[in-house]
Amino acid sequence: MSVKNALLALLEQGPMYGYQLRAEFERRTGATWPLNVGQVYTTLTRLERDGLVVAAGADEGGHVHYALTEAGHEEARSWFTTPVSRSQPPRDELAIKLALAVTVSGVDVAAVIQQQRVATMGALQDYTRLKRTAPDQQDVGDLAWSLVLDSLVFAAEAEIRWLDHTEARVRRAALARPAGTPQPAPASRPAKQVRR
Amino acid sequence: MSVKNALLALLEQGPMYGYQLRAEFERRTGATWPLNVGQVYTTLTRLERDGLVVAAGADEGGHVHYALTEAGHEEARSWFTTPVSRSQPPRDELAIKLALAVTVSGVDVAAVIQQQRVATMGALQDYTRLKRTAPDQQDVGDLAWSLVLDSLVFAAEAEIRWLDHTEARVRRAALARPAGTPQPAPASRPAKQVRR
DNA sequence: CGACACATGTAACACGTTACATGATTTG
DNA sequence: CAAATCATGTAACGTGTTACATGTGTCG
Repeated sequence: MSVKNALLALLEQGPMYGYQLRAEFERRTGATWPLNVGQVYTTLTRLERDGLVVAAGADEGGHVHYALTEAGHEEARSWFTTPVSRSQPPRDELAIKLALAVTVSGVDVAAVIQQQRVATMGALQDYTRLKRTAPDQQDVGDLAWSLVLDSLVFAAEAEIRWLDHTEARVRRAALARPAGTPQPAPASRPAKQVRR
Repeated sequence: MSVKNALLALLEQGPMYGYQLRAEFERRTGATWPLNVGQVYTTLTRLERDGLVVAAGADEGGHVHYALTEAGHEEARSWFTTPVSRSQPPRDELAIKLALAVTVSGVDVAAVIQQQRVATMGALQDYTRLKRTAPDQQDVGDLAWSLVLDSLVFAAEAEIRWLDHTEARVRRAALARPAGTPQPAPASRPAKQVRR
């Protein structure tokens, strides 16, 4: 979905061809989310099938340019004017992992947290190093890339805060319910239906 | 991928059947990430194909229980002991949207930011309301669900901070490069290859 | 010339979602 | 009894990844 919308957004600037679309996407978002060229072509095919873009035959250089249709413009515009829904967020692997770690016996939750903290802080350092590298916004592409970097930094910081917070909560819960306290049964079944 | 690993993790608790796996997953993560039952069955089939689980025929109640194989245990263990890689984070739709919004002319960046802020703050309110609802951890399932909620809260707060930060940066950039300043060309092409 | 970047595709596969079919069991 | 829930599946589709095939242009 992200890729589809991103291509439409880029085409708002004017017709472009596949390879160029990837280059422009990566110029604006950096190496953060590499975009496979193959996917650009398949996505363009699907967008054409859905009537959101049209292929204008070969240009000067033999490149197959794609342009937005009226429906495509509409779609791009509506993507920008509709907020990303936070009521059905994408599955967060780390949150799932820790939620299961605290409920499955025999998992060293503290170790899981600690190791993730190390990994995330490492990533954070990489980000700040990258920030120093690309000095300042000569063009809009650099501004975009820099904003993406910031978003990664904010997310990583929040993740670390959550890890700290979780560690404290788990420690507290462990005190209140020490090891050996009867758990709800290793393979609890839905309460309603009693069988036989 | 998340689902696959989650099922393996749950099966560490002991053999379970499909419907039960979904129930246990949702008990621990809440309504945040609803898990389609169908996917549980298809995923179990794939896990069996890959030798990570085995189906133990019908039990007392006629339910098809699945159990971890040795390889399955190994896989689950390694999931918990390997940090989530932050070097290739999942694509963040909001970050992509804003990165493109600032580079595509004719998009009201301030409006995009403002509308997202409203949506995210709304979600944040829902989360805090939910927190009040489920009082405190009688069992481990509630603890897990509560941790997941916290993670959503931390992420939403970080998102809002990032939006504020981005708004400020964009405003600053707009001052430095007022409207009308020549942009790098509507459809810039990769620099290297000059044609004809 | 040979390596590499540019450029366009295709095939196979993994994962996820939606929707449907089917039947047993429980509960008002 | 009727409706809801429990329970197991399957089919079709959308999206994304990897890998390969194929050819052109550029540069050392």
